[in-house]
Amino acid sequence: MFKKVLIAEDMEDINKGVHTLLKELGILHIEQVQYCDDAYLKIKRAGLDNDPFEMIITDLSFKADHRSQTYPTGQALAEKLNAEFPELKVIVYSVEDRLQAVRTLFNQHHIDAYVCKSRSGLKNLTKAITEVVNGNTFLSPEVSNAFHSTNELEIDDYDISLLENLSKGLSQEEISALYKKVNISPASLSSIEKRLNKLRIQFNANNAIHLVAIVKDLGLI
Amino acid sequence: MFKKVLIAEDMEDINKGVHTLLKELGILHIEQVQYCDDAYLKIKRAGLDNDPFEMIITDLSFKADHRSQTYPTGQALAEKLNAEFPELKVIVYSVEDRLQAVRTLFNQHHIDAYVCKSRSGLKNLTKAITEVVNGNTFLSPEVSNAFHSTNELEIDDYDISLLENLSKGLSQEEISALYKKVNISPASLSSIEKRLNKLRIQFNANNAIHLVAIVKDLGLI
DNA sequence: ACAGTGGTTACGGAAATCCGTAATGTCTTT
DNA sequence: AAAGACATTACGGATTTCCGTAACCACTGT
Repeated sequence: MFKKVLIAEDMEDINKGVHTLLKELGILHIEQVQYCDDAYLKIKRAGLDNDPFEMIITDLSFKADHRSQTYPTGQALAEKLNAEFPELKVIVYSVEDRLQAVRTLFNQHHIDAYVCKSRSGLKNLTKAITEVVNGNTFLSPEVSNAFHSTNELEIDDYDISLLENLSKGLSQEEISALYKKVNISPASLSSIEKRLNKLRIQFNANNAIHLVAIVKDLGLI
Repeated sequence: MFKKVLIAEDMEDINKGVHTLLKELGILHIEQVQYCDDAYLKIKRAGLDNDPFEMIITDLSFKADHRSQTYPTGQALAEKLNAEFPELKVIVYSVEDRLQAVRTLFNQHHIDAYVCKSRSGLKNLTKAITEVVNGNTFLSPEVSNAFHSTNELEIDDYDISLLENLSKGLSQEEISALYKKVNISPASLSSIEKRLNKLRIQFNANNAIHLVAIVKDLGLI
């Protein structure tokens, strides 16, 4: 089990709940912060002191208040931590269940676990911690279909960009021209058509209108 | 002419351009901010000091940065200002040309003018100011059809049904066939096309995809 | 080196859309 | 009954999307 863990969570009650859980798991040194910026500073400091944190459990959304923050969200924090402290284990503990966000966190920012706050949130969090201790990753069942669900739902940023531009009213040809101008790689009309066709199949959409309606409902864009 | 005016605009160059224009119009006391929150604070302060601003010229979209904001957009700011300082004149100066947004600003938040940033943006802004000085309202020609066009903002159940079927992936021909079967009156493909065209114009949509995206955002479907 | 794989691009035809014009129908007004 | 206003429908052509096929290129591996 880990010895030194940090909790970043703005809601005091939840913060306290997680703290209790960690104590029950036998973690000796637990610190808590209510701002992402404070989390970063504490981790930085601990690194300089040669007594680094082994793991952080962080929320995604922190309500904004008077204090302006360099890292306003857990996502921003995760990105920074992955770049600067790649060995630090990161567990995200959030109500968010947007699959694309989860995918980005795993693929881009290499977090180790994603746990949804829900009825059985703490139970899943326990599972997540034991998995991460053993060097594995963990994904809450609520969002498990973000990856190994039925289909290989590989929706990357390019796809999102495509869908966003479509929903903004650009024709496929206009998107092609735009991508050529700003040097986004598959830029040909043909490639865009092909990619959209793939997305239509993945989302069971009859046509582009249907596709955009679906992904808007899913919150992907 | 007004004596004391505030400019809220995050792009420094534009901010400066508007400032110059106001000086040319003979406005003596001009202040500038790059965040909506600062605008609110300045207006609040001036009110408490019994030297209130007479007018604010504000953008709609402010790019987000590290500073967390209570009023992230000009829309949020306008709403607050209308509630707290109803006598303050508000001119919105934005690239946005979404008619529904303009309508909301006028009807809900009672702004005094809406000017589109465009080739002739500053010219229209001048007009807007003189109109507002005289107690009138002003609307950029680009969005003038938000109101005193036919102003047939009559979106009826038929329109909604059309948009819903579109978003469910039916082609216009399929919708036509469906309406013929269940005896919904304008059922011909031609009528459906015409109606959708009217909706596209009303919502400033480039195509059907764009239209569905817009009305989904508006919560119409 | 050579086949195999996967990603990008090109092309062409069918289908659907976009958009203007015009014909038909329906209802009201006089 | 005639005329006018307005909604519905019909039609034609330009554009766009949809979809299959295929060429081209980079990269991989026994």
